[in-house]
Amino acid sequence: MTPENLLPALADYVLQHGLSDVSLRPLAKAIGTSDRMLLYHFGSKSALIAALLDYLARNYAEALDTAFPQAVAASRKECVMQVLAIVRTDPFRPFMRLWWDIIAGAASGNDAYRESAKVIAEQLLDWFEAHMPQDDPDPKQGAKLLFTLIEGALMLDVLDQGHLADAGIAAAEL
Amino acid sequence: MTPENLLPALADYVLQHGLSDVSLRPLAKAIGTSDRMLLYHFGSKSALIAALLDYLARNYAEALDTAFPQAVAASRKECVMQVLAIVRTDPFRPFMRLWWDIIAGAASGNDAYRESAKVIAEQLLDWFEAHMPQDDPDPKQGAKLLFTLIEGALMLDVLDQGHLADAGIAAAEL
DNA sequence: CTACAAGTGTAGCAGTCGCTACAATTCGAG
DNA sequence: CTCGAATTGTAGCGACTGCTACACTTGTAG
Repeated sequence: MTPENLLPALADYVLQHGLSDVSLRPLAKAIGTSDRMLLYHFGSKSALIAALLDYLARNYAEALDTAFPQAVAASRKECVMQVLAIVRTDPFRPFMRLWWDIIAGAASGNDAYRESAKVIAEQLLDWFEAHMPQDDPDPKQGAKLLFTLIEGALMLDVLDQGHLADAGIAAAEL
Repeated sequence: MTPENLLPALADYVLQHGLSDVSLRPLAKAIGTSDRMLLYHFGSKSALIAALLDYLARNYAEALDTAFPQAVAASRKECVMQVLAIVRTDPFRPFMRLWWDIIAGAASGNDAYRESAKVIAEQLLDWFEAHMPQDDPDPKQGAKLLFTLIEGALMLDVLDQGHLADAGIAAAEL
C-alpha cells in the first residue's frame, strides 16, 4: 500500500467532510487505516494535505473534460449559463465546498492552498478559452471575463443568491 | 462591561487572526479578559461568534460609506474598476480574509455564517445600485452584474490572479 | 536460514479545546 | 449594615490534536 494508493480514498473523504477541519484519526478510520499509518506514509499531516491538494489539482482537469459536454455555445452569455448549469448539479457540490475551503486557506496565507488553487484555476481558465463560441472576437480576454463571472456566481451560490448573478448576466451584453 | 462593549475588540482580533481557527483562550487574552468571562457574557462560543458576525454585518454598511468616495462613475466598467481599486487597498485586506472564512463556513453548512454573509452581500449590492452611472439603462440588473464581477475578481485576488479579472473586464463591453 | 528493511498495532506524551464547578469578590438596593 | 445579584479567578474535566517510542510482524534479498 503506497501513499499514492491512499489518495483517492483520502480525496473522497475530504470532498465529503471538508478540508479545514480534517484530523488524522477520523480520516484514517474512514479509509480503514490508522493515524499512525498516514503519518508513516506521508511524514506529517501537512505533507499529507499537500499531496492531497496536488492529487486533486492533477485530477481536476480530467474531471472537467468528462463532466462537461463538448457542446459549443452560440454566445458568451450562453456559454456562461451552460457552465453554471452543469457546475451547479449535485456531483459538483462537494467540490465547491472544498473549493471555498481552499480559497479561505489561501486567503489566510497558506501557500500550499494558494498554489493548488492557482493550478485548478489555470486549468479552468484554459478549458474556458477552448470552449468559447467559435466566432468570439476575443476568446482570450473573453474567457477571463466569463471565468470571473462564474466564480462570482459560485460565491453567490454559497449564499443561496445565485439568482442575483443569473439575473445580472441575463440582462448584460457581455 | 457589557457584551456589546467587547464586540469592537473581538472584531479587531478576528479581523487580524481570522475566524475559522479562533479559540477562546487566545482571543480572551488578546482583549484583556479570560475565556471564563467570554463564556459568562455570551453563553457559548457559538453565541459569541453569532454576536460577532451580527456586529460585523451591522457595521459593514457604514464602513462602506466612509471608505468609498461619492464619485459617480461614467460607465459600468469605470465603476467596477473604481470599486476594485479601493477594495484592494491595505485597510480592506483583513476584511477580505475574514470574508472568505465566512464564505467557506457558509459553504460547509454553517447557517450563522451564511446569514451574516447574506446581509453583507445585500448591503454591498444596495450600495452598488446606488452608485451606478447616472445614465445606466438598467441600474438594478447592472448592479447585480458588477457585483458578480467584483466577487469573482476578489476571489482571483486571493490567488494573486486579480490581473486576469482586470484584463477580462477591461476588454469587455459590459 | 538469516538479516535487514518495510510495515503496523498499542500506548502514550504534551498540548489545546469548549466548558463547568466552586468559591471569592464587588456592588447596588433595601 | 445586609442581603442578594452580578461579576470574576482558579482549577480542572473529558475529549481531542499531531506526533512519537517501542515492540512486533511481515516480506524479501543474499
